[in-house]
Amino acid sequence: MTDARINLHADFTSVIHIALTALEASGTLPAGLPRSTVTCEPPRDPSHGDLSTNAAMVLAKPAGTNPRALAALLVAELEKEPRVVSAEIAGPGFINLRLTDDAWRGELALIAQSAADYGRSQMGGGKVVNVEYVSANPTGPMHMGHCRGAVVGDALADLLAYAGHKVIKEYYVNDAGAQVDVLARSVHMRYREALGETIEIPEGLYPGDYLVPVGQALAEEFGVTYKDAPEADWLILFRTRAVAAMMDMIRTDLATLGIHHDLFSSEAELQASGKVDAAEQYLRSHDLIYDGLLEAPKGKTLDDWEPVELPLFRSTKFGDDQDRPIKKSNGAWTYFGADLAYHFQKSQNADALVDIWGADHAGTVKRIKAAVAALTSAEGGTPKPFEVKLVQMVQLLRDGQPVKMSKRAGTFVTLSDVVAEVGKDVVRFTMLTRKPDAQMDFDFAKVIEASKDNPVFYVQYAHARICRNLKKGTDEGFMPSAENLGLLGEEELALVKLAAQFPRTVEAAAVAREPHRIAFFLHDLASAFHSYYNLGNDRPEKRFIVAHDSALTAARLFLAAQIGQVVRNGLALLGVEAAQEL
RNA sequence: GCGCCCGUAGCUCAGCAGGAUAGAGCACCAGAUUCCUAAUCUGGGGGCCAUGGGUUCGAAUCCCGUCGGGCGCACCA
Repeated sequence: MTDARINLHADFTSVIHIALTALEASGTLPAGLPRSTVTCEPPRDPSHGDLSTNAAMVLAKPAGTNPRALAALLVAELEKEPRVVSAEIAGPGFINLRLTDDAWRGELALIAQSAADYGRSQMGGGKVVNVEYVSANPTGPMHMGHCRGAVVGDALADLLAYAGHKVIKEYYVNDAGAQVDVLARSVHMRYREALGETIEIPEGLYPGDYLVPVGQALAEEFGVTYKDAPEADWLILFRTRAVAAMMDMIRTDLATLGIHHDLFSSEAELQASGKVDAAEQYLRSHDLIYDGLLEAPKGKTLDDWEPVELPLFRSTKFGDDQDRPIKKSNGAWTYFGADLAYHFQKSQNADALVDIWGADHAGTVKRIKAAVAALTSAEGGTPKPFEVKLVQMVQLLRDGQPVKMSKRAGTFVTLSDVVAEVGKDVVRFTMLTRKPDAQMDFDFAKVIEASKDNPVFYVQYAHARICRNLKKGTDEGFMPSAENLGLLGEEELALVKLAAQFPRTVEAAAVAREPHRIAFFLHDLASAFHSYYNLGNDRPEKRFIVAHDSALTAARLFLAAQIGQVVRNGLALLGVEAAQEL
């Protein structure tokens, strides 16, 4: 097993910890120095060395000495590590480590041995994380407003799984609110239309053509039965059929992006099962729900506002601005009331919860966090870990002009149109090459025109180049081999050093819940590869295939294969194809 | 009025839970192909990291104020 070494950087962090412990044990340093602030990471400037630690600087004060004196002590310890060639003190007290070339060659062999698992981490310890994302209302096809959260959520879920969690990908189907009644009425119009009536979709209903086939199917199945029937006769039936049709459409749309959820949870079923009542009773028994007067909304003046008594959840106890109603005055559950129970249900089947929401729902974060905290710690203990990750708005532009989207007006840009136009890989990579908590522009004209310049092709091209070279090598009788990795020099090992940061990048990205870091890492790795590759233009001895030197060629092809492996692993994490050729 | 997010090159964005002279792509200028589809590479110009304070050995990064942009502030979903 090589798992103890699977992350070189973590491994050397422990080497530093051991050195500190040795100095404490010998009485050279006072015992009990903190370790948490000690880092071990590659320096920005590679000329400083392979790894750098701030240990001397952050521990000088607690150790009662100065950074450079402490660094000198640590250097003496660190030089005992066989993989360390040199340990030097630099600047205000950095310790820069250089590792032996063999250590890096070993890392290269480790990539080959681990293959698709290189970078996989045990960090998550098998803890179950529920990631809920998309959860778009089932009232129409996916549009570009949903796209970013969908991609980010999916990539995050995969990232967490790769980092050692058990992940549940979940979609919450909001099939219980007023919007699905509107949907049902809209479908009823289409149903009448399918029966030959000339219709005009009234203001307030969904006018989209996508409901036409739903109406036709109902017309075929039920004929004129519900044509002139009162709404009460058909509403539930039509709603059920319409939601099912919308969810089929949404699943199809998501599939074009390579997104597949493990679990679709229905709000209507949740309510019907009595779980919402149970959650209410539970919170009431802990005095976290009471009947009280709802405050008027702040910052707005509503003409028809009247105070009304409703069952309120004490979210102010957990930092919210006001207590929130769980039921409406007509007795129906509010969205929040059902959502509260829904999160309770999720928390019972997972060790941690992550929700991916659009920034337009930011205002409800506090209350739902309050609800989870209340439900999972009402009887003591620590609340279940729960994060809401907000994905900022995507400003859609066409030739620099904002595109306004409205589902009710039927003016929206569908996800499937965009995917059909620029491709899944471009859409995914574009959404993942920026951090989620900043707004972004998505200009169709630019993305479509510039799709050739999209960074995703840059990364894929590196992979394709590697594949073609390996194939060419094979055709000419050269096989990649780890036999003579000693022939790889500084320029080749520089590539290995960069690739070796992949496991560390995976862990950091998982902890920060930032899949975009993988995308940037891949771009850097591809860039280093392309640079190296072009060395061969002027210096034929730097090519992967050096016809007269089969041992060197075998080692170089081995290097190429492993760089390709890391690129493949990274792209797989992002759900982007690693094409063999472009 | 209140809450959350953002402000880094002309443009689009990174900056790894504070670290060593601030990075990439696009655009602009000048160059480079007998392993490989140049979908690539090399070099150049271009920044008071919005702004004012604070914290400390050290701040683009953390804290507070100000300015600017976005989102939200229903028994909606």
